[in-house]
Amino acid sequence: MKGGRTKEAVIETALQMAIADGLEGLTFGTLSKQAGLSKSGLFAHFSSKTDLQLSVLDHALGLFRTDVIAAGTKAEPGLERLRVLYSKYLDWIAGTCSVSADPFAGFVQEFDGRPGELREKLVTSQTEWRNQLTRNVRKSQSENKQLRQDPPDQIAFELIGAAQSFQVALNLLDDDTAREKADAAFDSILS
Amino acid sequence: MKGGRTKEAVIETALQMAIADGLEGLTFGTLSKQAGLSKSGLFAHFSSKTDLQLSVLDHALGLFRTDVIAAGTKAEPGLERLRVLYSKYLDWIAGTCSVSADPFAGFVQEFDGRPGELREKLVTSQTEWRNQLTRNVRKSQSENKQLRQDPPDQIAFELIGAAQSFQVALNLLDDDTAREKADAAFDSILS
DNA sequence: TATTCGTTCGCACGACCGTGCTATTTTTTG
DNA sequence: CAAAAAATAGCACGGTCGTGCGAACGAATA
Repeated sequence: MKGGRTKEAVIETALQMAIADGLEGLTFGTLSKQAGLSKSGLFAHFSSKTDLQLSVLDHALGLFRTDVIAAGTKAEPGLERLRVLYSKYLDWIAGTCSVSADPFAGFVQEFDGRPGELREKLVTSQTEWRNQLTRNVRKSQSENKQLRQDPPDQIAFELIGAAQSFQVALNLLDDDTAREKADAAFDSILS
Repeated sequence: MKGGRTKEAVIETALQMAIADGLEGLTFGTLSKQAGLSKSGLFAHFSSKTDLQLSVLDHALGLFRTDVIAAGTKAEPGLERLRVLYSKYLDWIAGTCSVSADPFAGFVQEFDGRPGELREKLVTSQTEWRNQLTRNVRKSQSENKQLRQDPPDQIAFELIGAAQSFQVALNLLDDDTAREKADAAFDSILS
């Protein structure tokens, strides 16, 4: 097969596995079976397990950017964009975008105490995401004085928390009102 | 050695390891070295890896009950108890109680898509914890009509979210204002 | 067509995995 | 003190882990 197409497909499969078993749970053995090529064949594309994990994380970050961030960028900065970002974020977590479930919460739990390139990538991307939300909170506040005027990063902190609570309510607790709660939390946090 | 004292010590060590590497990351080999006894010696106490994981989870749940829930029970039901519960919960997450960090967020991420006894224990305990918060929110609301009068489970949903956001801000992002944000979130969510 | 070059495979390696089985040691009990 | 029971250790098993190496393949190039 040619070009990077095989590699792309393998990474996609690996991401699926990492969502279920974590990045550490990834295995060349099971991945090779799942992807339909030999274990050693994988090493032509990934020089080590860490390299594979990094590739999977990068791929997931790319999907997040197109599914969530790019979708938000099409809306006007400020409250409108914030609404889209949050709503798409919930869709992403619920697994109705390019991915069957949000991988990041699990990755963070796995690597938040494990120094290395992977952790740093997580720090960078999470920080960027928080900043993205914070900026649009700030703009919303300045355009609409009815909104809660607490520090924007405080509000972003609470929004991200609501989304995480949504994820647990949905995946662990099978709470079928989770989405309503997450939506209600948005309004409550902002006003 | 006698009684369950060795076992207790092993579980304590295993919990420490599970906080770092997850429940799946637990290993009889490394645990035996860490605990100072042989690999086969461990099998006198734990009949399988699953059994070990269950024991670790039970132990952690016990610590949570004494560190957080029991501390709250000493305060008056209602807003006062809610304050203590939330504050102790943050302490627990920050690792200033009986444990060096909160293990549950990681456990939930590991097992929320993995049916079995472990997952069910997680569901039960998380549900119980949510109910505990919800009850005290309700009582607070009925005693103080100044408080936000949205459904109590909605407010509990947001409180737990704030705590999870606190955990990430603290462990991944090294945000040294995380505690202030989590404290501020409490007031903001309730009023 | 001959050559090169990137893919993929088969195979092997040492290490560690979870788990049994059988001593041997320690503790409790009679 | 003897007998029974519990705790721990030694050893071996089949399997999988991550990783290297050299051979065969494919397609593009000369």
